[in-house]
Amino acid sequence: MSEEKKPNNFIEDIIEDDLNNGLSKDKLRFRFPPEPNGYLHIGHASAICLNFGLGEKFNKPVNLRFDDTNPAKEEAKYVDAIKKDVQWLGYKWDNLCFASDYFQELYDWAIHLIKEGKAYVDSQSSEEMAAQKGTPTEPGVDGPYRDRSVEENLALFEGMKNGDFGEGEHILRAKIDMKSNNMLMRDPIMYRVVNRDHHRTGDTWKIYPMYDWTHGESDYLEQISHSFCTLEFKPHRELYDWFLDQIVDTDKVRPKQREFARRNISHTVTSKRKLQKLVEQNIVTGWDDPRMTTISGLRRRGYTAASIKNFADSIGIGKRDNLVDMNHLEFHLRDDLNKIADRVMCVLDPIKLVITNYPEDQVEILQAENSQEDESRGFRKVPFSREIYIEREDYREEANKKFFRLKNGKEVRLKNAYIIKGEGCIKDADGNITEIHATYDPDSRSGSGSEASMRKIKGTLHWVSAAQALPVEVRLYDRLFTVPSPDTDKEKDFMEFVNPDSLEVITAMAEPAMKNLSIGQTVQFQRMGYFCVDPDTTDDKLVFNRTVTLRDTWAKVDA
RNA sequence: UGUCCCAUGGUGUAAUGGUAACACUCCGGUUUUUGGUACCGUCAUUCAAGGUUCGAGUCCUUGUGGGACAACCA
Repeated sequence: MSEEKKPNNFIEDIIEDDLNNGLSKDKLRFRFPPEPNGYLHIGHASAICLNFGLGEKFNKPVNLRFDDTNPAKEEAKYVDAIKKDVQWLGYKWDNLCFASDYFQELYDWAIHLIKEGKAYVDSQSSEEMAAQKGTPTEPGVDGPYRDRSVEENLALFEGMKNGDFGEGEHILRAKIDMKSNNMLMRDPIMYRVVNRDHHRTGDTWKIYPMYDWTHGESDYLEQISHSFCTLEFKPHRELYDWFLDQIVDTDKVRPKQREFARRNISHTVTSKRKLQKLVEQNIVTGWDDPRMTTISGLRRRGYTAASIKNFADSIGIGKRDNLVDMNHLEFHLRDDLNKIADRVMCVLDPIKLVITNYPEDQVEILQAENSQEDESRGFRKVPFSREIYIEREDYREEANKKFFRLKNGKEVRLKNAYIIKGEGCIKDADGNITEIHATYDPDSRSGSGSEASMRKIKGTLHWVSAAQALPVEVRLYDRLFTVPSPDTDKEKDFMEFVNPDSLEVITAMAEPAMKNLSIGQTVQFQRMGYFCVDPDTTDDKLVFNRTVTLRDTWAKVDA
């Protein structure tokens, strides 16, 4: 066995460089820092796999930290949902942390900055401050409160903390450089007054720290060695470092922020705000609608954690803009499901087929394997009789030789059963086929070992015995958007690209053994795709989600 | 009329100055009681122009194209 070494990505290069430059390996520590203001999506999954993957690669701890500094948007239910999603992906965090745990420390450090003359209370309106801030191409100017005395700043900040002021009256700003090329360095806001209860600290605090003031200091408090975030935070790095400079102790690990490109997946949106709009406008039934690319939606759809991890791993990590084709994700999904899903028969678009030379009241119990490749997965019993259902599209009165399925005068094999020959069909007044007639070769039973059963027949169909068929609801999903990149159009809003046919609900005919499936279980409907049992299932009705179709080369030939 | 980031097949990544590699997709083929799976094969001289070098996808310069930055959001 040759030990094929997977090449490093640039993130791993950064870490190994640091290790080579004197960072002790036992100081390595990472974190995944979501804001609990919504559900995690496939984009977060990439970040989770990156950070926790690093933890696994270097065998070092990873914290799950909630960046909960804005009580106006955050809720405890999101904390629970995020924890569930991370666990479902198969990762274990070292410490469960909250930025809100550091409010006191952050406050004390802010006092320190005020005393150093590096922070001040500004009492202007946000409009006035915005006007002074300049633009990316024009420098800002100093505001009138910039040179308040330390005593006055201390008193005002204390008042803010005590709830003496309303929202918007005063804020605390870092005193850096209003002329900096970097807008974020133009005296960024550190604290604002928010009169809202926090999901963890209740009404203890009237002031809340901003992201920039919180993030690096939280990394430092947790002694995170490497703090990875997406590219749009690149301009924040200078501020991250400036804030760290104010408080860092040289004996401790100084966290390093580095940025990677977020992953964009075709035919979907990966933005909490946009996903929320789909929920609000009832385009989908909720955050866990199987069409949603939230982790909870993918889970309900039947995606496996392994498929998501393998996907994240295979697309790697980079710094350039990207649009990863959904095919990549579906490849890894099929790859995993192919290994773990038992095979069954279910007819999605049933039409009755009568085997005219089969005894009227006879029912045979046939054996069907659960896996073509792996006999150890066992067998199940499938009833066979004179009247069965097959897929409507599997029969044509006449067809060219590329059509391997049932046609008049030609033979096909019924999976795990007999070889039949098309004899004709019955049509209604409009010419629609209502019933197909066929004859069977009694010596051709699958597994009988007879010469007839061994015959090479090009086509094999799945089927279900009509009398024993189990009607089930099947939800067929298609892409949520009709274009690969719905949210990059300059003129049109992404909502204009919503696919109106992303859901089709049908009643299908399943083999009776399927009534024993449990919620969440995935099976392969042979020749049709992978399907999982939805939680909407009741004692009376089984509900399936189509997780993904099989690859279908016939669809291309036929088109 | 600023600062910063990015540029390798249709897609995503690799090549760490020395033969452009891997996966997906597409197309073609072999096997198959799933038109599935598995297996095999075809598909790029690296945005452009200069420069450094024995040698450049990689380093330098200048273009070109794309992106980020002006929330009391994260």
